[in-house]
Amino acid sequence: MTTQIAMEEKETCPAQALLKMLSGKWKPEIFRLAMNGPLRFSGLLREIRGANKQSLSVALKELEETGLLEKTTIKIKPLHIEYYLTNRGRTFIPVLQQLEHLG
Amino acid sequence: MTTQIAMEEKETCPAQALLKMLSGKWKPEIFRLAMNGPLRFSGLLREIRGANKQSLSVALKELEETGLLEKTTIKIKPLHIEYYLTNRGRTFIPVLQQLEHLG
DNA sequence: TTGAGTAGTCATAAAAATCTGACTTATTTT
DNA sequence: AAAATAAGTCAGATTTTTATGACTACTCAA
Repeated sequence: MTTQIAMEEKETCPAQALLKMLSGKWKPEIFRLAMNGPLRFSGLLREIRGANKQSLSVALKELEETGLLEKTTIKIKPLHIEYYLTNRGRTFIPVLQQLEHLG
Repeated sequence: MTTQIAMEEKETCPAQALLKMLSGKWKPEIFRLAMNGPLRFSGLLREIRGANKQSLSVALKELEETGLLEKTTIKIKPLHIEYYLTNRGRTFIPVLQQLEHLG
């Protein structure tokens, strides 16, 4: 029996991993909306024209995994699930603002 | 005869297009190296471990098209082609620095 | 109990990004 | 003349990302 160890490509560019956290077709838009307040799945689906469930779901999951978003269940009926920026996530706001500035 | 017009998805997130200019497997690394001085193709191929010609070529072309890099022919023998950051490109440096800071 | 809303997952398909290896063109060195 | 270096291009293959439509599970209102 042999054990395969996936050789991770080690990052040489420090900004790369951070950029990746925000890159993708829907992540910047999701992030921007999250800056204005908590998000719900159905709301995103309505507000982001052209996005589909699967891709939003994947994007939200990745934003959670990288610690930029968290979700919580709101226990009013009907139950809602809200995604909101973490403190870590908020540290990225200036980067986005600076980018917009360069636009 | 009909004319097909590709319906461009209009950006709703202002930072998205800017982020895209820097995203991809090799662009952040290329950009970072360009910050330290002009680049040559063969040099990149040597310095960026794991990168292949084709991908670097595509990345360089996109960085040119978005106006972050320019290239010039150095007329010493043997002839060299150098890629360097444009003024526009330099305006992205603070963004990268800020990202590194968040690392 | 039927239908609507919310929040997804799943298998599969299509599109986009990246990789591989062979080839090109021009100059330079041996 | 042959081999080496520089800067790529090209066709085709593989991988990753994104999209589609059907389906699940739970709650609520009529």
